Amino acid sequence: MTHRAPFDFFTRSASGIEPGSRIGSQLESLASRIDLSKGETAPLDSKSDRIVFVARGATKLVAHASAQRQQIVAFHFGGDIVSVPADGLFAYSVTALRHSELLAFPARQFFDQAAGDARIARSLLERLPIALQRCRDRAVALGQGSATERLAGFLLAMSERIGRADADRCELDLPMSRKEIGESLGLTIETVSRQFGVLREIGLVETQGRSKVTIFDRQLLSRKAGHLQQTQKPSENPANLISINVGLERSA
Amino acid sequence: MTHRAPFDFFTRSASGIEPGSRIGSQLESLASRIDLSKGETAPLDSKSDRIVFVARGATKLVAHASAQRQQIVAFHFGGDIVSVPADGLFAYSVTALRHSELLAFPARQFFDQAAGDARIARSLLERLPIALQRCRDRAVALGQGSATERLAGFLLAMSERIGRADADRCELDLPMSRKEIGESLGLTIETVSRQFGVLREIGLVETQGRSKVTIFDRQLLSRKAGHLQQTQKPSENPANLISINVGLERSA
DNA sequence: AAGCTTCATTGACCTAGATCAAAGCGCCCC
DNA sequence: GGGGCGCTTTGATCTAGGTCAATGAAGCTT
Repeated sequence: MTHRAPFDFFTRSASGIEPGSRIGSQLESLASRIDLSKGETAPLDSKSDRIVFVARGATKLVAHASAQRQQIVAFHFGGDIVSVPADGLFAYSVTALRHSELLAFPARQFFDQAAGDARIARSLLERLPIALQRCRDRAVALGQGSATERLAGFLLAMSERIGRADADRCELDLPMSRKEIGESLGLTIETVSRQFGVLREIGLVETQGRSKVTIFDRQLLSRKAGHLQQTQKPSENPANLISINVGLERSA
Repeated sequence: MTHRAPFDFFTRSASGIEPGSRIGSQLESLASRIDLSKGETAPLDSKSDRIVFVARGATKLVAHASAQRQQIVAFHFGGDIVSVPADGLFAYSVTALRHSELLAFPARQFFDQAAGDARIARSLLERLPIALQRCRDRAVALGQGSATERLAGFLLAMSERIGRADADRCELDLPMSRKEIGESLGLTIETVSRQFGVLREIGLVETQGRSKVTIFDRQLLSRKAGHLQQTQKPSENPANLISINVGLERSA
């Protein structure tokens, strides 16, 4: 694919673009195109919720608590849908990590329209819970993961989204700086760097230049990230244990 | 209200139950009722995503990384909708903090149905982004908030959901233990306790017994939580947004 | 209402990661 | 392809919060 028509991405699926299926004209009239070059922030009205489609590029969703304190809440790439809330406890903004094309909608109207179109509604109902789960997984990592676990988890997540798997190794070209990695993991830039060092010394990853990362063992990295290891016997699964033993566990 | 018909809560608003407005029979046939007493975990199939309605009671959504490591991802109360993912990076489970009634659906089928019903779709499209934002706000707190900030933020959030505002003070009856508060904030039980002590000494809150908390100055608490200070209070009760006024309610 | 179990508080210490400071290096530009 | 700037790495302390340990309330149960 060389060039993409403005609204096609909405119906993009993992397997490719659905030809001929575009956003309805009702929705199209709500959209505003935004073209951002690296480092630019989308000029969104912070007084109302927005739904933003990242047509191409890479962006970060940043929560600002104050001028000094900000946290990257999520990274988004071409094809992603971002729900950008109006100012609440924190102020949110979308900034491009590299040149990006966005399509922004006022959330209210967008949902009003979407609710009436089963196809679009279904697509959103598919995507929103995924975003929610990603956010939860991040919250778990931030809540109780060590620095190493956080970085390992970050690299895994990135490898799944923008990695090029090549036999047993996976190559990554990170569009974000160490500072941005730190801001997304709740770590300082120094700690991020040190943890890269740790993973490098174990022989788990290799870095070349500022943005290139090669992952050698996803499985081990997943263990280092403190993630559930799925290969185990199903009876080991904590959730299974719980549901079976309901009513018994408190006596233990 | 003494007794509630099984499916009414879907259209429940803060002001009461909407009579005659029930889930469609298609959806109704997908539902499974779950009645949990305090401490019990919902027996959900961890192999597929679920959508769970908390009809009444209070629950915690727990992410399990391993038997020893778990984090509470969210608390839910009567009227809430919970998206419970299948096992991924972590295993998720829903446990009752007190006696609770739930209605669980297989997510896929539920969304298939919901997408075709504009009213339900609209309701979900209203709620999911709210859940997402709550999760993000939590992620920010976990990522870069101090212990005091986290507890302050927690108390604020709880006061908005289950607090009884009474003049300038707000009374809370927390259904969760210090341990659970800690697990949700990524802190130890001791630190939670110490931070309660800090807030108490400042004169910001008062505690009586294990669960009763009185908040004296929400504004100051919000500042202590590291939240953006706004001139006006933006949030209405999300439960109000559900039923009749879909598409209109937020103009207030 | 006494006693017991569980939960919460308080105190003393100890690590992981922040902070402060100084090189080192990649990358871009001319 | 050399120079310079800004990112990154590395090193030396400092500290918030975790850990370990003991005491004190709450609220069950009988």
